[in-house]
Amino acid sequence: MGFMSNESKSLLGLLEAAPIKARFNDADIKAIHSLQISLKRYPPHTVVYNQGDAVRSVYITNSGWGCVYRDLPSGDRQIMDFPLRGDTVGLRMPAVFNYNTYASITEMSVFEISQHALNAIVLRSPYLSNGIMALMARQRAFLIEHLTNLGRRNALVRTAHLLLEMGVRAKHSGMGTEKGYSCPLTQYELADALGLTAIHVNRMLRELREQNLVAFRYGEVEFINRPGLVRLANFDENYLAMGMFTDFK
Amino acid sequence: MGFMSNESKSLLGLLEAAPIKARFNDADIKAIHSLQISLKRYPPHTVVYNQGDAVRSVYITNSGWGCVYRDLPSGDRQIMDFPLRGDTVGLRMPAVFNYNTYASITEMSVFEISQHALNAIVLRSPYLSNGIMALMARQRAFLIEHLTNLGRRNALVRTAHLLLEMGVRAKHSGMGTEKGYSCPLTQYELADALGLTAIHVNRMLRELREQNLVAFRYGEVEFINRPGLVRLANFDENYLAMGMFTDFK
DNA sequence: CGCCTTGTTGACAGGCTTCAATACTGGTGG
DNA sequence: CCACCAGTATTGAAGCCTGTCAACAAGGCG
Repeated sequence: MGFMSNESKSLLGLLEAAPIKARFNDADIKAIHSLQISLKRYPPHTVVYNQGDAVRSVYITNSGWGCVYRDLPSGDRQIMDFPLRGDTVGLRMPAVFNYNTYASITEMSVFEISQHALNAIVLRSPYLSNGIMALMARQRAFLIEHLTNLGRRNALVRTAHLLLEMGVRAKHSGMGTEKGYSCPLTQYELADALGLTAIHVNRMLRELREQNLVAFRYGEVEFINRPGLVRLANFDENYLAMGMFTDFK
Repeated sequence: MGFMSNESKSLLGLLEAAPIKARFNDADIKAIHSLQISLKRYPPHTVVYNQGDAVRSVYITNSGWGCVYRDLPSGDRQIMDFPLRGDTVGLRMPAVFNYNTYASITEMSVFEISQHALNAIVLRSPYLSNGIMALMARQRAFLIEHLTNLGRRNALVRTAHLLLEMGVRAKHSGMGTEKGYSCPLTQYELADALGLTAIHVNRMLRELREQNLVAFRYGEVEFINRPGLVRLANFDENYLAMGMFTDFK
């Protein structure tokens, strides 16, 4: 309850609040207000942009859960990430089609920044453009961690690691605590992110529950023995740190 | 032979040559010349920056093969990518330690662009800064493809896909043809990139050879039946396309 | 209430790893 | 020039981890 209400009405509000917590001067604020930015809302399980579209915008998630994935001809898909509040999606790549899809999982609202507006940011506010680059670098850190997860950790550890990661990110976004968080993901969605089958994810969740480490049931992740889980997954949450806007000065 | 000689003496030269092929006006060229950039050379198997270092530079590979990887406490490692000529490495993330290592595999030369110089680029040449962002977006496309590879393709297809990808990238960089390319990677390095053991990589290479698809021996990748290999791996090389500098205008 | 999605469990098969042993290759020094 | 050595490549056998197939339960929404 109330988690979805964690939402800002303007991009400025989003950037100034958790998890980004930027501090702007008047010039920055003026620059932001001059930008052509729209707040868009999506119902659950709706596509924002599709594999093959020529995307010319960057999105900053405002509220809700989404996912970025790649569909394969075989019918399988690989989920790259579950962006939450403050996460950027959709780096542009001119004259090249996008090779991933961005869709909502829950109700979701995002700020869409057009290519044109992004160029304007670069010109008008180096501080702002640095900040956006930092946000993008953070998304890259997620990708690297997910790659490591798939390549070099077994199913149990991999599952534990993702539950921990999303827990920290949810907490950063004001949607959870050390004890746990609401997680709308199905076991199929977890499987598509973890490179496993939903059946095996189910087994791993049971195992984690039976070892009294973490329980994921009824849309709630409950950390029972978080230190033990961190140890099992060799989880180091520093990679999730937000490269603060203010650190650029 | 001669492959390593595919090398530029200045960043301008690198950006104007294959695979980037940027076209600059006088102002851009002036901007580049004003930047504090150094060309660095590394012997084989030398670390450029290490996991845990506070990296404040961006690197653009000039010649040779390198690799970006993450070491795990278990002793395993996951290789994220093998950057070649024209590939960028090391997105900055202020006040956050780096969670990957960048090392050479062969002799390697790279242009190091300091944080300070990068900020200067953003201010002085929107065209240049757009171009660098495009290069970074391209690296992200590689990560996404590698994630898909690990998550949703079996060992044989995965191996085939990587051989094809590096082939196209080598060709873009002027180091190979449709027929094949020189590849200095050991089976251990391939394994660390593919999330497999070197032993299994060996078996998969044999399988690909016995199916008369591709032969990787003695440091040379030889495409025997490239269309067949492309079909097996469901390889679509468009994700490797260079978002041309010139497409930004 | 009934349907459809999601979750759960068991048995079995198969892919990949592990362990172990041997051959090859390129560089080094006698 | 050849012997040696360390790193790399190759192969076999056995076992575990994860996928596949199948069936049923539970939960949510009309």
